[in-house]
Amino acid sequence: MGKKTLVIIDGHYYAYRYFFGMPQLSGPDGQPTGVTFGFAKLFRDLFADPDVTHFVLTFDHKDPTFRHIMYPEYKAHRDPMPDNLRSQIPDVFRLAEECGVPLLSIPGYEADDVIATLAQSAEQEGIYSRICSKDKDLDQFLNNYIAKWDPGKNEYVTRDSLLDDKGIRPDQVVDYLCMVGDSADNVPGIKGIGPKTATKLLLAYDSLENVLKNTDKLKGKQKENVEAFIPLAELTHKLITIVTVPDLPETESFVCPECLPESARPLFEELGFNPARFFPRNESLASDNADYTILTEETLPSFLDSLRTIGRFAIDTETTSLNPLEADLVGISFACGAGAKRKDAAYLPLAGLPSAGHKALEWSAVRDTLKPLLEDPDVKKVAQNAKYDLRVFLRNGINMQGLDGDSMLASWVLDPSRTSHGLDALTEEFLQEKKIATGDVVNFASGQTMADVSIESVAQYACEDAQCTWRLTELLEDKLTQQGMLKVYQEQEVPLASCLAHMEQTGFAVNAQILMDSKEHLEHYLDQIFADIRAIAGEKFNPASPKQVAVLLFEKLGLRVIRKTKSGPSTDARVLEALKHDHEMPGLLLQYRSLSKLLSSYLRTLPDHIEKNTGRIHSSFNQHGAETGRLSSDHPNLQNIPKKGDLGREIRAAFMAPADHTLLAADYSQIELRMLAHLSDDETLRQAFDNNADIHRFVAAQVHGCDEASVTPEMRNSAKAINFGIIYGLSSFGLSQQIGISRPAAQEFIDGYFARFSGIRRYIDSVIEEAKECGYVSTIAGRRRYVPLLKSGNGNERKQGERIALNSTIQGSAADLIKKAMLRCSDMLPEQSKLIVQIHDELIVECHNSVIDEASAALQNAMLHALELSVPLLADVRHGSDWLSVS
DNA sequence: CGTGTCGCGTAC
DNA sequence: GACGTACGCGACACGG
Repeated sequence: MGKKTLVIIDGHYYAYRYFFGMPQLSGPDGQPTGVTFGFAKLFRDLFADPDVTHFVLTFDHKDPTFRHIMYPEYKAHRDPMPDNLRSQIPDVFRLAEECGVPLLSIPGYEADDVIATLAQSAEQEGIYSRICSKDKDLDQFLNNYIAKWDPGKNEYVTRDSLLDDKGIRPDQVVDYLCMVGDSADNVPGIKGIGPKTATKLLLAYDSLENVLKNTDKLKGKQKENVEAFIPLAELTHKLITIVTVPDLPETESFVCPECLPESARPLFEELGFNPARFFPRNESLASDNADYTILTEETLPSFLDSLRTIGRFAIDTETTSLNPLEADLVGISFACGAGAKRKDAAYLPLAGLPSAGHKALEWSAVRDTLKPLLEDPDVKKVAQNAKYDLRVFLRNGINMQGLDGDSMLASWVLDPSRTSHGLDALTEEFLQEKKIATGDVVNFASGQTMADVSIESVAQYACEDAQCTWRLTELLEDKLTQQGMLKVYQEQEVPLASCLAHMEQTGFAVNAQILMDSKEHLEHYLDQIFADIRAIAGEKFNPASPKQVAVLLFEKLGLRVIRKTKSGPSTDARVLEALKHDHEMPGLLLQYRSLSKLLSSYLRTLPDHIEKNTGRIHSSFNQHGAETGRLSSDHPNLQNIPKKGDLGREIRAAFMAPADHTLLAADYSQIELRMLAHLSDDETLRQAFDNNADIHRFVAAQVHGCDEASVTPEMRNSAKAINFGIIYGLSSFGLSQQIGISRPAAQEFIDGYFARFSGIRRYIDSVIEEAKECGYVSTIAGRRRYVPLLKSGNGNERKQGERIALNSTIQGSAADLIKKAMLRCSDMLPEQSKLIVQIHDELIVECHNSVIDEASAALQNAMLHALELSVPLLADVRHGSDWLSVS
């Protein structure tokens, strides 16, 4: 017989944990369900855990216990349970009932007492207990049979770990807590004694009793405090000591079910929980009738032939790292098959622990066999987040061609607002199955990688990934077809993944020395400003704390409050700018802020991102990062490197072309306004671009009814603000803030604008109307963004929905345009020139000096004719040895 | 002591 | 509340 393990849940603790830890879910009737959902997942996971044989849930009983009677202050300071939590407790009880989880809530006792009694009687029967609670009182029972356990993190507190972490034995826990007190229960403890001192005293005297007997050996304040505690000792001890609860059911009555009973399904539906996540139709692939094979040297060639014949398959790489620059191949899995039925998966082991006669194949030999197939553009491949696998293959000498699908991108195109486009989430949502958790295969916490695991287990996991990828891709591509988005997916987004893989793999050469020198310089500068600030504000003032800045400016220095945030007066740059002439401090703070921004966000962090081997920064460009369809960039974000200030600009000097190479930079002029002119077909705006006008000056002249020559810089500036405002879905309030005029004046300005550009007014209205009708807006390439806010009952939220609707069509269409340009670059750029960065309306290319002219022309051509719009596009190409010089 | 939120600031 | 889209820093509050 295997060993038996009883899991005991402290329901009260988990209720609070889920209440604070879960998103505020609500069920079909609008009732809160987050806590109930948390318990449902906990039950499901514990049922599925083969180690858990027995299972019981405990709750504090609502009646007072002897502790409350003995000590009225007991837990008296606690806030009452929040209503949104209280209302869920009956649901949790029903859930336990329906799922067959025994629930114990005993009048006159706390859950702790019940838990301890259960664990101790289990021990009598030779059954192990795992207590799911954070209560420190329970530490007194830890022994070989009894441990505390966090099932989410799979972390234990055991007798040994208690001794290691706190330096006390379980039999000292009560004494320890008596001394330290328990703020959670409002039990005071000894004044002036915290965890450190308590441990020390217990180490010296072994028990509290001994400490109290030997107060003459203590001195000073501590002696007084300990002696003052003596009369309270007995009561405190009783409060903390856990008592045995009589007449509890036998442990054997807590047998853990193996899965959620079908009879519970109606309750899950009532609560609005997706039954698919709880009642999987198929057990995981862990079943005996595994439907994959592990390839060998002998079987590999014919298997690859069959892939070639089939012509399209899913591929997934298992590696030693999530960072593709460090990722060594552990294995490759393949899957394909008709429809969404799983079959025909195979795993090619390249590393890992040999098992059951399987051994890893030698990469160098495999590569030559694999390369022709992977590099054949006529053999189609699909993957989940293909960009990653493409990079892994690039690192291993294979430039994969024929990428034809990506389940992550399919999901993103279908609905960019999904919280996750990860394989696990998609599998649960669309295939109603639960995948093997990566954590069940590899213990990352202990530094393991896929290479440290048996070939068999990785094979099973990897094949499941490939199969899920294949089935999801088929299924999601069907949906794309039905919704008319297959084309943008196949012709724009999927090919872009390859383009981005190459960009990331290439990276951007960075001169670390420039960054370090600049950092040194600015750190000294910052020190001086810091000293000046401290001289005025005092010793402990931290200028990096907006809260402290507010106190200083508005309370101590008595300056005017200009604007408020949710939590207090605003201290942002615009406020400080307004206060600059009233006091010296705002100016100093502005300098401090701008310097510390440069240091903390760029100068101190960028060097850490330089890859040792390449001397280059390999940022990620994320295709699913933005709901409008823009790319996002991270690790590090290269799309927000400073450009405006002189000091910030200098950072760009560190980004350079290597020897014999040059940077080309080209940005679209007024891309979003041009896109707006095209989409709206506004006659006036289109003509402005046709005539290559200075668009801000032109708009100023139109709105003021004057000629362009008489437009003042102020007029041009306001026009610029309104041009941006239009794209962002402007309000009179926003515009008035932006250009510092009254709200009515701003409104008048806006009215004047729309009088002149009536086509734009009509266009905006039509976008919003259409969005309200079909629930989403579409970009020029046919991508969608759903705008549920348009249906909100709240007027402000609806307004926000309208702004999102408008902005997303314009911003998203501009994103489509530059994506097309990037794809053209892949085709048109000459040898020895590569795209390395995209910043929304700008592309940067690194090229060999011998092809500057050719590459510049190709880049410009790629951009100007990415899409044929009804207005001309404009993009100028600059070249130079570093990013600063082309900015 | 880690985690999530906020204020802030950089880019387009 | 406050005109769109991102990423990421330091401070802080909060609940282990």
